[in-house]
Amino acid sequence: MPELPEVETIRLQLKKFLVEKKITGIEIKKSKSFPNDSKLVIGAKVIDVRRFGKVCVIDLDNKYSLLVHLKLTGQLLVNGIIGPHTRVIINFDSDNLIFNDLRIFGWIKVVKTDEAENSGFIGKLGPEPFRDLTFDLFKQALEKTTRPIKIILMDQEKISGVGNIYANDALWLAKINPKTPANQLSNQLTNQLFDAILKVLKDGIKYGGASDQHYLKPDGTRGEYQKHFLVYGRKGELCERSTCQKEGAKITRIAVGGRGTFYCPNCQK
DNA sequence: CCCCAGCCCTGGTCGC
DNA sequence: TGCGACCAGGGCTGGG
Repeated sequence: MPELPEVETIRLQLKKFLVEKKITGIEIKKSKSFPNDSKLVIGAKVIDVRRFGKVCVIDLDNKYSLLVHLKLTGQLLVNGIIGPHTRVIINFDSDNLIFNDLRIFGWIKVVKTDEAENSGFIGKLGPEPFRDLTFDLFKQALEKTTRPIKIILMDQEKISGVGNIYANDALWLAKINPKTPANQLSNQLTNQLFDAILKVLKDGIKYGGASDQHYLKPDGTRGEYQKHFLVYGRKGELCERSTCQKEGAKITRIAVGGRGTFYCPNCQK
């Protein structure tokens, strides 16, 4: 599922492939995937590609932008192959951009560029890691609530861009139990968690995202972060910490807030 | 305001 | 072999 590292990887490739390219036509196969009037952007040229949390913003030279949210199963492929899950095809002079989305949760919306940052939930997003998330802001987000820390990490209004994969891995790295009430974390653990979030997101970007299930980069290649998962998706495997290995401690899967949660009960107390 | 349950979707998996 | 039930989950909505 595309989270900050995946969407950032997509952004960098789209910027390379699409800037200066002109939209010549849009074919909408599912209106739910592209609910606005495509005429608003036909003939416009791409000038920039930005990212807010998990949303990709493609800015055009006619004061409009395309917002893309891939949700769980969305893919943006440059010159990809049209398949059974292709929902939208954006044609450029000599290339096309294919939006595949098996579960039809994702969308592409047309907004005015100067309203993009405030449109819909982008305006409600919390501080962005690597941009404006500071330790003090992070601490403030945690101290107001007794909800489980994992829920808070994934709450886009608290911190933007962190989803299930990176929340699980960050909590393991910081040795924190996912169910710990957010306001009960000590200053030291809060510090460890802050560093851990930045570390796993950075690794995610370094490996081009996690191609665990559907995610592909726009050039059609797979990311590599799934080969470096710390706990995510590793139910039943031995925890990587040497002390846990000696004791045979295994990664467990539980539900927190209804979401699949992976952790080591031995080192994440 | 805060929080939670239910909803949207479809392919894969499991039990009978 | 086939069929139905169930599950995955980001963000939205409605209710307490």
